Amino acid sequence: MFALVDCNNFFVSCERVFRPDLEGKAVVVLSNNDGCVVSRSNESKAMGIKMGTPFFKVRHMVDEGRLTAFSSNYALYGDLSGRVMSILADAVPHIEIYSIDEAFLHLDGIDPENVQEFCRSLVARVRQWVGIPVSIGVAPTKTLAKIASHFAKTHKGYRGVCMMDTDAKRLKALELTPIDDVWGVGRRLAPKMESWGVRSALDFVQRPKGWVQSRLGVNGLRTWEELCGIPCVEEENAERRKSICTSRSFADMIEDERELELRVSDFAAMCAKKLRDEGSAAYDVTVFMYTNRFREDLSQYFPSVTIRLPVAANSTQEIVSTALRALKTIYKEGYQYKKAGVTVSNIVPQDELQGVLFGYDQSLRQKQDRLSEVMDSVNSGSGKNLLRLAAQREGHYADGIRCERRSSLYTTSLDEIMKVH
DNA sequence: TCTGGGGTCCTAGGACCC
DNA sequence: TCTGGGGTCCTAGGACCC
Repeated sequence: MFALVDCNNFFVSCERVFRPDLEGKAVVVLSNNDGCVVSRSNESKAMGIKMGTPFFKVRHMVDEGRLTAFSSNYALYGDLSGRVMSILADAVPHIEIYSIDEAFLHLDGIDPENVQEFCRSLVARVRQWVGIPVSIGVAPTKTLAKIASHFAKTHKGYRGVCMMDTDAKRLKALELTPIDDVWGVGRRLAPKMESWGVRSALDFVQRPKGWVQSRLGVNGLRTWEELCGIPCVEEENAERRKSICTSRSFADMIEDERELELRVSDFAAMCAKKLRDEGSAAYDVTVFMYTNRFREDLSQYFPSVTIRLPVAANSTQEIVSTALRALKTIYKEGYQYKKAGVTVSNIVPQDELQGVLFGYDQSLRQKQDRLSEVMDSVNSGSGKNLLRLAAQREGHYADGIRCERRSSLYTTSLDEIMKVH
């Protein structure tokens, strides 16, 4: 059996840990730039606020005092997530951390008679030790555990834990679950399902295997088998990410090439830092830009280009200079850019590069690596982003990003640094 | 005025090989 | 009239997730 532990309304719950006065009130957390709603309390859901709603459409509720809105505070959420996950990890033989607010627990070795009680105690422990409310769904497959946790979350009677441990419960749950609530059925598939007369998860599992395979391929088949109780969603090998991306929307649109160069070099520097942090290096550097797709009155342009390096790199200088070369090839005047980003991919372990360097200017390489190391060590102390390349912006990439409603960095030492500033 | 960021996997089609 | 067959690898685009 798998247990899916899911933090309820995670970002909102994080804010409430330090603002208990907001318990029972309508609260939302906004995306970067205070752009749109990405987390909602039950009260704000009940007010009809949908996931992804642009903030300007609900701002009047804030002005009227009916709603509290926070800018996102990822340092806080990441920290609290780590605390929740470490409690869970200590309790079971194996845990798969699936996202910032979700984890699958493997329950091997836990007496089946006691699973429900065990999960209830986990819910209580996380609530008491971290202050975050969680729901747990227990089922024979991950897709079913997702469904069970949804029941645990939406029906008070479960007291935080929903067990799907018999076939009768499974079928009942499938009957009550709309097909588009199923993990793996997204916004494209949902209308197709509808057109085939598949409304509930039960409708879906009642279709023959061949029918599913021919229409939906291996992905659909996997979902179908999981819903039938046959586990087939494997653990992702999370040891080394396959791509690393740093991108942001801008508070205002940018047309000037020099200004874009500053932003893109910051994104590239962030990517290089993330690579070094996990001991990786990348062969491919991609730069992309978007104009504002909501401005139908302006001409649109969504360019992207990838440069492959002869040898995988992770130094700030090489990733930044490559990204700037890439930018030069796609930048066109006369467009108002709203977003840009850098992705590094084709990632390999840093230490596999020895020997590949044959024929390369190894001393230049070594100098760059040494400089990146020094930058890391200076920048990791209190002088965040103190050392940077001349191509990078003065200040920090977060400058020029709106976050007017950010809560304090309650749990991280950066709080002190910010005060000094 | 104002619309997020970061990932993964699958598939179809083209290039290339013998 | 008539123009092979089979395989691999790579890439772009699409779909999904949180």
